[in-house]
Amino acid sequence: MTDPIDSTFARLRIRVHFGEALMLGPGKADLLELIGTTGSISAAGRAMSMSYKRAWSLVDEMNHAFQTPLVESARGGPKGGGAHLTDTGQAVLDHYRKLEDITAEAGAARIGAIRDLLKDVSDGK
Amino acid sequence: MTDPIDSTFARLRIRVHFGEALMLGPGKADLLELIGTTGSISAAGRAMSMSYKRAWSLVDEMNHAFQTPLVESARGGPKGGGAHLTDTGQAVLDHYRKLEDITAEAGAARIGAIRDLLKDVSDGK
DNA sequence: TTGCGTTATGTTTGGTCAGACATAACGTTC
DNA sequence: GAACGTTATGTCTGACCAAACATAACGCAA
Repeated sequence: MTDPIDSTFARLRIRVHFGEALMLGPGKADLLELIGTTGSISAAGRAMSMSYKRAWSLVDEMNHAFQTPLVESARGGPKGGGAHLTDTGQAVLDHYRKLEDITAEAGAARIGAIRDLLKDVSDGK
Repeated sequence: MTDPIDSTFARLRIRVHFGEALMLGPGKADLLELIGTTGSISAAGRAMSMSYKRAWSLVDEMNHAFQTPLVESARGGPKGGGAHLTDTGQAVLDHYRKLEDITAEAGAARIGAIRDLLKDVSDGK
């Protein structure tokens, strides 16, 4: 809403394809992060308005693609269960976030160059 | 080209969101490139097994988003018509390809770090 | 031992987006 | 002026993927 025109306007989204094994993008990264903060797959899913089923399937996909699971989960218990990031999970998330930062910085000039060729969007509003 | 082993395995795909105005990704870039080489929207579409309708709509979207059209087209004529990249179109394509190179290089280490955590897929070969 | 909120998994329904199909206009060449 | 291959545009259909719905297991707390 109250964003300045430039900074949030051009946004680079990245997705890494590891052959057929896995593709890692913003969705899985956000999910991992939310599982870390909420301690629950379902809570993470709700936070990004994603169905539990889909959230779980993404977690399952990631867990099977890596040597070590990224998310450990437990059923039952006082709060019914829960999930948390493993060290590997945290490492993958950190790497991905850094990757976002690095690529955004490296590409800023080229993105700006393309942006300058676009129609001016800030005039009407 | 003469990339080390992992480069073909882990592939970084980028997509730039310019607010609501436009998003520019591999599909549109490839389409631009093929229009440049084939001189035809329909031929470019066929080359990437994309329907003419879709190819045209992507071109139309890009043409409207930029100050200057990226693709100029003509109907009729000896070969029925055709299309070609404008200077702006070539510039945008060049910027995008460079962006791909720059981000891939900048992110190589982090991508490699994630890749190393994946299950070993290269054992078969 | 009942209740709770979660993980875990199958089945069905539905909305959306892309492709298929149809048609027209166009302008040079023969 | 007939033919051709392309641009340009509308409509319709279908396949796919995600959400919705349903159900079970689990383990601690009270």
